[in-house]
Amino acid sequence: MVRSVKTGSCKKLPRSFYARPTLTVASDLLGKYLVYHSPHGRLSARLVEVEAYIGDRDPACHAFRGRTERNAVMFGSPGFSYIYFVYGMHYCLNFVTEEEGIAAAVLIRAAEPEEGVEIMKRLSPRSSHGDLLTGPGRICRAFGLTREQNGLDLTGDRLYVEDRGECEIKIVQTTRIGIRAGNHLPWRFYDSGSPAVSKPR
DNA sequence: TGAATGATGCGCT
DNA sequence: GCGCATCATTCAT
Repeated sequence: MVRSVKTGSCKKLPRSFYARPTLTVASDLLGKYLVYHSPHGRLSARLVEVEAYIGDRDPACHAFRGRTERNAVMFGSPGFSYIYFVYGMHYCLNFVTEEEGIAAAVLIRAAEPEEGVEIMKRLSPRSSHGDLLTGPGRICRAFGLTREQNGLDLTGDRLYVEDRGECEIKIVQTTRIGIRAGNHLPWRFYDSGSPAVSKPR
């Protein structure tokens, strides 16, 4: 009998993964690996902190007040990237969830660098080694993600999430960070074993 | 056409 | 811990 090896279980998450309730997708993303084939080389990181934003129920969601040119991607098919610009200097990476027509997404807040660490350091020279991917803005900078990568298909070959098999993590659910409206909703999930999660503001 | 605002990070104190 | 940098997007004149 042949046993498959752990490393053989690297598989790209299919669109059906994203086409589920946003809170489920958010918590399931923890411990998975974000992979980006950047122009500089292959980058990857283990996801340890995410937040859910759900259009019709959530005043903090960009799509709460209806569809605009900027947030259009969130209303489309699940399994696409939604990247937007904030505060005049930062980009944030989201994954679109739920079926087409329902505006919702998961914000990627923190991760632990895996492959391509030297490239990440080069792209964000001001970050110390341990803080390369701690914060939504830092992730985009270290990965070289800008609005040009908005609307990428996460089932394509450039940007996607990998399941690398079993891993034991302790998931904690709390309220979200850095927003005013809807800040009582416990829609933030993180891996309590990771030093990379955001500290209380 | 203009002004307010924000899902942040950084440097300075 | 506080305040600023900095600009796309949005909504109101």
